Amino acid sequence: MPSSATMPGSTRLPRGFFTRDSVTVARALLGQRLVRIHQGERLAGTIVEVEAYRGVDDAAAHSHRGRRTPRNEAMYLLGGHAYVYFIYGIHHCFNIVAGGVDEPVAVLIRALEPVEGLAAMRTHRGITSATAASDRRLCSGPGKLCEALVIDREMNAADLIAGDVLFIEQAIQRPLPDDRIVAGPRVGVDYAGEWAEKPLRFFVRDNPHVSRA
DNA sequence: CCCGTGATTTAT
DNA sequence: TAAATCACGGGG
Repeated sequence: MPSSATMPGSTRLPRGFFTRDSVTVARALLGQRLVRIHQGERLAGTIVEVEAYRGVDDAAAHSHRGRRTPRNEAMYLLGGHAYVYFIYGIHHCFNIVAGGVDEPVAVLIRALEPVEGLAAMRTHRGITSATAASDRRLCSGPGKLCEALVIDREMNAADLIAGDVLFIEQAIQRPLPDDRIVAGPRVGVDYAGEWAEKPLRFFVRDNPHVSRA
């Protein structure tokens, strides 16, 4: 009999999915389902927007030039772990580590299309209305989705393959075709010189749940 | 457009 | 020990 963490017919993405380069993992994550088990309930959404961070060469990455501090230590774990940090005094950001051990690359999850547990998500976000328009804003940003799914620093370094509270389920069998993915510059990294302009942000074309068009 | 917010990092 | 910085979001 299935536990609350496992739906009939669902498959969790395996380790090998994540131990690839961060751009490949980022694109392959679009269309897959992020699941958070909170107080026995499934809070889940389809991943519709991501950003790849490319490690020591990437001026926008926390691991730029091999920086390794208590905050970003989780980036150095094996692919398939969580890297969660606190930013701007208010928000959390959830990343999925890619690559191998000591290869500090990651994918920032920027937006979800909510599919399960919407009532709880609205409560967590302090949103009372349940219109299509307001549900579009439920998880349309890295800080918003962390608030909706109750992802905070307790989740930092969590193993998304072995853990029971946070994981990725396979919702589609193959990566979305290129013509359904839009690539562009990453958000909020203007300080990173030429790296700020590289097309390392990816989102599902015409999906209304992305953080911005 | 502007600005709160506080942990983390970096500079003295 | 102090200052600067910041993978954001909400309100004009």
